[in-house]
Amino acid sequence: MSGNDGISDDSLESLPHGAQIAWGLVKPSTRGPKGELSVDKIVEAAIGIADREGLSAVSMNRVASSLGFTTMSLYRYIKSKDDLLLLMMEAACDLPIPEEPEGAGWRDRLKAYVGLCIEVMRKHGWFTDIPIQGVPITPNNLKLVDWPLRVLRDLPLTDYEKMSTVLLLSGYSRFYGVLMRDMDRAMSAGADPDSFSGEKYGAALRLLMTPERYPDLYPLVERGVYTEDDGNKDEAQDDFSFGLDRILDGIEALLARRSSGEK
Amino acid sequence: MSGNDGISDDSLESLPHGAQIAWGLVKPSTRGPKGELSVDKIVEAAIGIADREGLSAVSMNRVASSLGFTTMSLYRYIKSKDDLLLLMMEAACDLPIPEEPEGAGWRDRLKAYVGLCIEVMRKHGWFTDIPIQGVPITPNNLKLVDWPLRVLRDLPLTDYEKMSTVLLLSGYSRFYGVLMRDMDRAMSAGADPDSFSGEKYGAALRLLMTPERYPDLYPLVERGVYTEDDGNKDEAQDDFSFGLDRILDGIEALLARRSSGEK
DNA sequence: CTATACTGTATACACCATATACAATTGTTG
DNA sequence: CAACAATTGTATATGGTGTATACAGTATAG
Repeated sequence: MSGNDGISDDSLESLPHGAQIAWGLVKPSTRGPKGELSVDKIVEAAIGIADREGLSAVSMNRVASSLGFTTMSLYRYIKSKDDLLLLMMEAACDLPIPEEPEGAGWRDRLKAYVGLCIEVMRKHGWFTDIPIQGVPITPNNLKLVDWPLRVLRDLPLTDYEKMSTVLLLSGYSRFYGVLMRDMDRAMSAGADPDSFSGEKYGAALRLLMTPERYPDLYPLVERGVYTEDDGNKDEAQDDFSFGLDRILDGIEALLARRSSGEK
Repeated sequence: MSGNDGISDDSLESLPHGAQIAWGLVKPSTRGPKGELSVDKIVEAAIGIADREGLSAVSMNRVASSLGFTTMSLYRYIKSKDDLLLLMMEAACDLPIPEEPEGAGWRDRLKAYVGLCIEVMRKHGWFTDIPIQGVPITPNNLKLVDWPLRVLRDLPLTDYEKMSTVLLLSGYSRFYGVLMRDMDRAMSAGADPDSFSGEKYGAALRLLMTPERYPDLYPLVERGVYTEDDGNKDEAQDDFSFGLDRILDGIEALLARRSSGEK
């Protein structure tokens, strides 16, 4: 564990060790051999493996040996695998938050926010495989909360409403990231040797679903809307815009009501 | 494996074994000893453990021995743990879908839908811990897609838009379920012996966050909005309504635009 | 120089999902 | 009825996981 934690306040100790590292609270010590490894190298290696082979390929053993070290060496830098996962997310959130084009309206700026979140998940398919443990508590992650709040700053919303809005948007991003991940996986599974079609279960569902039991879903499945036979990613892109536009419309409607004095 | 799968079509074989069970495609065989165990008992036991001790406590060994059998006996009924998880979700989705009060408007009916989804997750804290593998393919789960589609039936939306809307709403439910789960866990962690306060990281964050780096988040944290010091669940309930109301407002705005001929 | 604190390693443990082989049990078929 | 075949529950074994612990080597502080 590189160095005595240079922590003054007790409450800082309560943070997960990974978060302490991310905040730079763990200062390196002078004594002893200087480590050949480092938290950064470990996290980088882990992300590389996850990018290439998925999160399930990330084991302490795998990460360590990819760096030419033994499994247990990692524990000199990181307290647990959970901490490693936390740091992987934090690293993936190290984004260049764009300077605000002050001319742009809040709608486009929020769209840019969601777009960037989704891009993170597209780049790192493993991102949504890491279960959320709670509210963001690491620096880069918190920047991704601060940013949309900045967009909302001058809108007539209460603190809680602003927070809820950010939550709604980031939740939507994550949700959409999960969708994209699933589609990607279904597609690469479809590219597997003996798989004949892009759609996996569409045919089976068409056999099983009856119009009596599923009166309203049945027609959509019949028309291939549900299973996306075409493997048409553009449609998915439309889905993305559709949902986000609804959310933004909803916010806009509230603002309109507010400024017209109603409610 | 209870019985020769009585499956006619090949495409049905491609379904995960858990889904085949859920659809009743696996018929019991006559030969051999009749099993003392059953898929239902196994799933019920697994759910019981997950309800009481969380999903991580659900291991094949744990489930089996809670029923008085050996680990491997489960594999006579279920092909893999993934199948068990699938069946757990499917069982949790076995809900009484309310008869439609035809008088109610689509807004309230969609609200009821989201409310029921959320209730499932409140009842089963483990629900959101099971990673989504793709689109729903089991009977009860599909009923939870059919239902909201029924609400949307007569609204002027395309197939894809309806599907997107349902996706948006169920995504929101799930997202909110995750939030609730996190809050519950933070709260029960706060109830732990040496933990002094209900909020876990609020104090630490107040120390770490500077107004320079987080100009717009900082004030909210300062006012306790971010970490919900009060442990006030009512506020969260408001968050819930707030986000959902925005989504519904957004749909309503689209419908209004549609029926006014615009766009 | 000595004590101390750190590094990387080797070993060990408990747990996990699951493949396989086997004895016991039952229904079907000759 | 007897022989067969299918199915059940079990015991055992394999290769994986995260991580606790003890240890030898090394660099710095006093």
